[in-house]
Amino acid sequence: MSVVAEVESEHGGYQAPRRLQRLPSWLAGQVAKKAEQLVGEALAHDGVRRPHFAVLTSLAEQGAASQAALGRRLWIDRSDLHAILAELERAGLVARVRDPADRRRNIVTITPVGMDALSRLDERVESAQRALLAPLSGSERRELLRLLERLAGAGEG
Amino acid sequence: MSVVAEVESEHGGYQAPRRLQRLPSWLAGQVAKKAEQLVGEALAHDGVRRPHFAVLTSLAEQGAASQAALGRRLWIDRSDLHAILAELERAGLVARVRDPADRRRNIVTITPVGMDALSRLDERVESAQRALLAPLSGSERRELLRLLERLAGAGEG
DNA sequence: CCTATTTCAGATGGACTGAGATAC
DNA sequence: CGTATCTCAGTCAATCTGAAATAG
Repeated sequence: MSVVAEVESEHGGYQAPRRLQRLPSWLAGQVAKKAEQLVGEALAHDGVRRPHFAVLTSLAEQGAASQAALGRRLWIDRSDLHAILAELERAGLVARVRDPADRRRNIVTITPVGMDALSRLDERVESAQRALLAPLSGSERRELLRLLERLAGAGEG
Repeated sequence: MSVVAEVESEHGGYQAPRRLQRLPSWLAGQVAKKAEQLVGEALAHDGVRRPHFAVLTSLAEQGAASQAALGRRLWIDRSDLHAILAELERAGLVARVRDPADRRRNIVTITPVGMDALSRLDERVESAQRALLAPLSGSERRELLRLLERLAGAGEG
């Protein structure tokens, strides 16, 4: 049997190299992947994905908008947004009507049913955040949030 | 003209809803995306992508391994790893030889040329880390690293 | 016989591009 | 005429699945 394989079979856990594990970029990716999975599972219970949640959140907090404006607010591609809105509309969570003042535009609004769904989703997402941050104390969570906001906010208008 | 559009055109910057911007999962995703871009650009100067860098790092730090073992160390799919190694081998950065003790296996080693390339890549990646963490002080960087390690490490064997 | 490894071919969902139709 | 919006078709890299060939 091979020497290479033997060394590895002696301990069950396969570990990424320490050089990688200490890279901030790598760690950020790991945490983001974990977060994505937790939030994804939370939203999947109601049959939506993250872009759908982002759209509902934006409509509830920032008000109605045209599709193009929504896409710019959330950095969602016009083409992807089209598919997302079609799904949300089919489920009755948003409504699209031609803007009478500019008939190129669809004005997208969140429906009462959409508001109800959003409050359920909000709870699920909040619970996913708690699961993600479970290893940290309250003050550590606040500190992490502060640092991440600084990094995420840098380099933008 | 539409009321909806008019409000938005008054200020140039389109902003995601605050509810999203305060979600730890969302912030982690933003930071990870920024990190991915910075590291991706750094590696692209030498014509490699992140999985190639991970493979070279693992071989240098953890020694030679079969393809299957490499895949388990780095959580890279067997099929994707095959393509990555073919590219690295074509560039002369790694070598693959049949394990005489277990002829199902390819033992992958990093070549001297690969070691040279890795040290260049290491510098570029390190510079990308500095760019990512630029908004933070030294103690803040250490604190962020500590918190991310805690979150990334939780829930693993 | 059953399992492990490497390899290949193809499926799948996400991010993006180009272009047409309509409207300003 | 040029530009903006919505829509559709299709590309592209990344991720993953299934299965064949070989070896243990």
